[in-house]
Amino acid sequence: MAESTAAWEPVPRSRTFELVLARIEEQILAGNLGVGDRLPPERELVELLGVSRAAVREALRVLEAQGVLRSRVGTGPASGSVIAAMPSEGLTQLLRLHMALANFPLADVVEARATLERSSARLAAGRATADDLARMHTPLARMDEVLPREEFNDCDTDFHVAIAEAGGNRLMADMTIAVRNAVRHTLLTAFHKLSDWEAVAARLRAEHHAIYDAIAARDAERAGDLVESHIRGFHRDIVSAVLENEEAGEP
Amino acid sequence: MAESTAAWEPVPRSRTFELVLARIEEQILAGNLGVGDRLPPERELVELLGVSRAAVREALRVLEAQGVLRSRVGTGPASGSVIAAMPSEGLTQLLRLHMALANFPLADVVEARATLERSSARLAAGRATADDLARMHTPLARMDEVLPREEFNDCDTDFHVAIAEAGGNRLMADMTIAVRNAVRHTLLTAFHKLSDWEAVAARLRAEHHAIYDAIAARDAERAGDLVESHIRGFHRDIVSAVLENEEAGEP
DNA sequence: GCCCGGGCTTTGGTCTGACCAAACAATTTA
DNA sequence: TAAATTGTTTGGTCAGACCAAAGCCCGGGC
Repeated sequence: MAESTAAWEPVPRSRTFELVLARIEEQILAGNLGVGDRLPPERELVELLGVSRAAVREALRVLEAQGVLRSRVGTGPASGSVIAAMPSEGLTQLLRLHMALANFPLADVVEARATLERSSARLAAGRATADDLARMHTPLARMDEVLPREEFNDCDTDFHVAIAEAGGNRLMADMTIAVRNAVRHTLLTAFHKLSDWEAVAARLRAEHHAIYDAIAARDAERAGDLVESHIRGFHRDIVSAVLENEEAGEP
Repeated sequence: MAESTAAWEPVPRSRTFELVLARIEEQILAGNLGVGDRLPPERELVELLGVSRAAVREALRVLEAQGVLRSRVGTGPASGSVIAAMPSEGLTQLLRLHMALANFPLADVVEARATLERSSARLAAGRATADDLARMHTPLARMDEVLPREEFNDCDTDFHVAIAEAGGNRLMADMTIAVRNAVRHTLLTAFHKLSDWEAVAARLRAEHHAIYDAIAARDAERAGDLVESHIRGFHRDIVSAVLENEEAGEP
């Protein structure tokens, strides 16, 4: 197995906050800490682990960024560091930056959206409750009105999110939400640059309604196909056309 | 639009480190900071932003956790805080914890894997280079030997990762890697509990070879179907059977 | 002139100890 | 009883110090 001698990164000796992080993760992985549970106060962790408060706080910041933790001052039941479950926030933030760093070309994101949302739509068609359908219908109805483009964009997002959540798969829903949020700004920019906005809006409305109908009719195949072509077609015909002359958006 | 009065979380007044984070993100989103660029030294950021070093460091920790930053001590060209691009590390870590928190039931993860990897396989079949195929074949060949289960599991991961990367879509590849890594421990546990390990290994080998052949033959449909049924079947027949009597794994 | 070694500088990593402010609880007061 | 006050807990912030790793630079020796 004599691999090339390169790529022998020196073992980065663990920093203190990483050790703290490891201890807390242990507790989570072992099941000793679940959603809703509270961590000991920072000052107490300092004693327990024998490190400085700064180290503890850096570890907590990381967990918070991952959507695993939520910190509040004060004394009440909602105070302190509480284990939470907000994966989509963390995911969204992470994807946003990496997309800005051009690690993820728009084409890749479109592909990912198409894949994830196609699957979500199929799941949704199979198991959406009346309640789920209502949640999908609300933004749909609002988009039928004349709206500012920003609001239209938000409703568009809400509609797709509702589908993902109706699928009943939190992981896929969260990834869908994160990816959709990550392109939110890009889409909004595209919306604002369109010359005949109303025509585009009309097309989107029609496609959304068709998707909704397919899901309501429990036609998984059709729902999946419609969503996929909706996403691909939209980006191909509209976004790329609008953005083709630019590199970076406005600063 | 008179929504219910609840859910009016008080705006959490931004904490200092969040402001620092925002400033750095601005630079990234505006394109002033790209991969490879260096941030000013911590002490300099302290002056520039007028905050304490602790606040700066907490912000940097967050970026580091997201795989956007890499910090090293010293003076050389690789020292300081450098913008990096390691999305899969951050994603993996994030998913790992949230899976442990049971936010993501195993069934959801399986569904996500099936969806993502099916799509990756189709992409790979369409564009895999000879080099990509070689990277897929290496772990495949190693799995044909008699290996410790842990190593077998690693090769299994490598094989699936190679497919994802051959697809040429970094976002989907990173999500695939993260999800696969997140279940690494679960799978390993299952492997160790199997009674007739060799039979299972044989089955996995055969399925892997079939997938490889389909991709090499550029048969996207077949590759996608095989991967999907490989993942679903494996979990249905093996993992769930092994884990059915348990709640939490060993601590 | 070239190489090598020791010291200097830069930079992140860590700790200490202090004070602030929010949120709530307990107590006193009208 | 109800309102106002005080106190306690807890995270948020800061200042300042010291450590250790990694290069860089300069001088001495070959």
